[in-house]
Amino acid sequence: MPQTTKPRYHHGDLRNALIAAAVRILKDRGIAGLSLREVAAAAGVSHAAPYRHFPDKQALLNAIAAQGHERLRDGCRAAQRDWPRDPKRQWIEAGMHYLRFVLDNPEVAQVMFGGAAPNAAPDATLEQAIAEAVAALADIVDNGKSAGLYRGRNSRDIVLTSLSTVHGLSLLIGSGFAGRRLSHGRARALAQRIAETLWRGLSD
Amino acid sequence: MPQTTKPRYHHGDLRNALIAAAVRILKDRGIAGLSLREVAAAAGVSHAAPYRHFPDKQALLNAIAAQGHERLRDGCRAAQRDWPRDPKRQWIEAGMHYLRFVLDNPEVAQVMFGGAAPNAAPDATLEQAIAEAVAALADIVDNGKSAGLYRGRNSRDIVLTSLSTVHGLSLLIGSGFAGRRLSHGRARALAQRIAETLWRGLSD
DNA sequence: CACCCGATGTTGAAACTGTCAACATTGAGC
DNA sequence: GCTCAATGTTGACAGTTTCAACATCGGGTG
Repeated sequence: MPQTTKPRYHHGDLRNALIAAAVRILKDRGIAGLSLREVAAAAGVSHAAPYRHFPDKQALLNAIAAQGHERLRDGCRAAQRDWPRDPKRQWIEAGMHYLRFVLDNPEVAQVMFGGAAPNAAPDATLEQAIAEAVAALADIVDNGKSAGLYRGRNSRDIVLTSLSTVHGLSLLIGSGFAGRRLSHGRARALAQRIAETLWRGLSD
Repeated sequence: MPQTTKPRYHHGDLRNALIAAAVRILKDRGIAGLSLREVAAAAGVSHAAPYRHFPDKQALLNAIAAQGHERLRDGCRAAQRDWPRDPKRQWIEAGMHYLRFVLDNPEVAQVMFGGAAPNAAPDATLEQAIAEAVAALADIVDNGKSAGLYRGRNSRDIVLTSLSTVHGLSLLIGSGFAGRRLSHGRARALAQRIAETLWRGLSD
């Protein structure tokens, strides 16, 4: 029986393989220990091969970040699909998905949020991914407004208020600020209580 | 007239000089462009001198982060001092200080929040600085509870809710997520509206 | 007062990293 | 069947963190 995968000179889907390898390394070596050379090795190619797919290391990190934002966007859309007649529940579940994602993928979250240098060169696909995630949340808020909730309040303010709170809570917990490592369950319970408090404030 | 400062073999206060130099470089080259060698050069010492004061590069970054948290703590204390009889105002102003700090020092904020790897080795003095900042906010909340505000709510929850919101809002704005660079003034106005909304939620 | 030793700073080097230029190999379309 | 653009490789350069071995100083001890 011949070998199952004979090594080809051209990988076939190296770009995605590199992203996947990078995420894998990220998860157990942390962002400080992530080198392009190791990523290349993990994907089974030579140390400079990544440069055929990414202009530099930051571009690979941006791709990872974009993928993360897509998942946040999908979380919003799923919440909208799963509770079609309950805008409050959509709002809650979207936030819960956000929290879960950050807690399950703290290193990816770090690349998504901490990684972005304040004056980093803009990356078109990353910015679009971010815009789509925000738009998905805005949709949920608009559902609520159509249903008569949040009365007398600017939609954009509602989006930013909601986003600030989940974002802050997730990062706080995810980076261990909120008192040495909450359990997953306690974090969710805390998030529920905070959500109810904020909801009351948003409901006039 | 002899030279004003003759070069001494021993610097005298190199540790603080290194921190100051690092912050200066951080502010115009960004975190990616911050190398220990350049910090050392900026402080006028040889490339390995920093290792007599910091076990590694991360330790220097931790020192910068700790300094940042001290300033957040001081902001809370100042708010408490400046409006001794108005716990709501203390709460608002502490948050505004937080926002201002992050907007004025985005690179330092990045070191404080984005920099901390999820499983980084714990640094005692950094952790204490964080704890003190959180405690200062907790004091303000306790003032409010003594005055009969926030009735029927867990103090810790109030702290975390407040902190989540400022933290999230500051990082969102500071990293340009909230729609391409709000002006300083608009950011403050937005923060005011969000604070009022959250306050309503917290006031039963 | 002289000395001496621990703290502080320097030099030099090892190992690793991002990035580029020059070259090799391939497969898809004419 | 050929060619050429896309993709991968090799080798090198400059810059990084970090360490070990050495140099220099200043404050406490005899």
